Amino acid sequence: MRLTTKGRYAVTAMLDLALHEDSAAITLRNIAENQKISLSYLEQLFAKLRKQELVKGMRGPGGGYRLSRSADDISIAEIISAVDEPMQFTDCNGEENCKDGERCLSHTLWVQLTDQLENFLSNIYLGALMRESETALEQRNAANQSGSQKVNLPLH
Amino acid sequence: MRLTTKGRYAVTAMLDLALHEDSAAITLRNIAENQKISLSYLEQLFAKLRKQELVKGMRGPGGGYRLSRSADDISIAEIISAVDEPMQFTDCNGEENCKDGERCLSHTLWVQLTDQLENFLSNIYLGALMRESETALEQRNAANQSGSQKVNLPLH
DNA sequence: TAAATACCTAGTAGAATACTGGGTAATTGT
DNA sequence: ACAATTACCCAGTATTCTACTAGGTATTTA
Repeated sequence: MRLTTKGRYAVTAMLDLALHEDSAAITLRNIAENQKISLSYLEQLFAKLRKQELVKGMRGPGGGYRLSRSADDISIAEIISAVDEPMQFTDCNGEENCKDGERCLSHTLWVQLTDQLENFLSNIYLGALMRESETALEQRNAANQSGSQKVNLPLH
Repeated sequence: MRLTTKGRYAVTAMLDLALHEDSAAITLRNIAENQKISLSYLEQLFAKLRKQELVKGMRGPGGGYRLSRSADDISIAEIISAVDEPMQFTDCNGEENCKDGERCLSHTLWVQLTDQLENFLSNIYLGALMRESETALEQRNAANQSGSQKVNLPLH
């Protein structure tokens, strides 16, 4: 699991589609203008989204892109992992430096952590994100004033 | 908030320090060998961690690095944002393409999402991560079999 | 004084990001 | 049938970021 601006482009574009779920298809030209990003680059991102069957395209005038599933059935994690390659991991198992197991341990901890992150993002769906939006701004201000609550690790 | 291999190096290195919180200081040379990463690159990462006062270095023989606070008081989010630059955001406020507010909205939604991610990682501490490690592997296997529970958005 | 460490700076190879500039294929309206 | 509009495709490239190389200086210990 990785998170770069590439993932942001993809998620923001998907949100754009989700916001028009009932109306007409959205052209990449529109999204490109909105996000101020090159059309051809967007096409490349959408090729990956298409390959993962997250969107479907329709050609010709009036064509464009639609979500291939309901926004309630597409998670943020799916979108991000469709366009961002997973992180490289130089595995240490069976190497000479792993004397006391420390390195293996801290690597294991990292894997745990990203599992949790992945789980977190796998349970946030485009649809839910949209529906929360109306009251979002006021809520955010309130949250910033009251401080954030502590989230426990769900490991035991 | 961004998440690249750079952040992984930093978190894994910090975990290495945390695992030795009571014993001697850890040299960068050690960490570099463990993680199979160049010493000088690690130094550059640690320059940033030092600037954020997450670690403190001690020179001379027997020197090395220590956490500057308790592992229970250092969050993963702090570490990652110390080394990874924040994502670039081309703000759309007051531009001509923002006709119907859609773009602003999907950008706003993205900001919300990353706020949540940031909040999530801000509440996972090095110390907690370490302490969970003993039973982690068995627990993970169990969790994968039983499936993951749905996490609700904490917005209302 | 010598060794070991942190700490600093400039440059660079390679990878990833993001773009340019061409195409072709399918669909629609005239 | 034809022109316009879109998706879809591909090769190349500029730019940025990652990770490294190769030097150095400052501080501390024995």
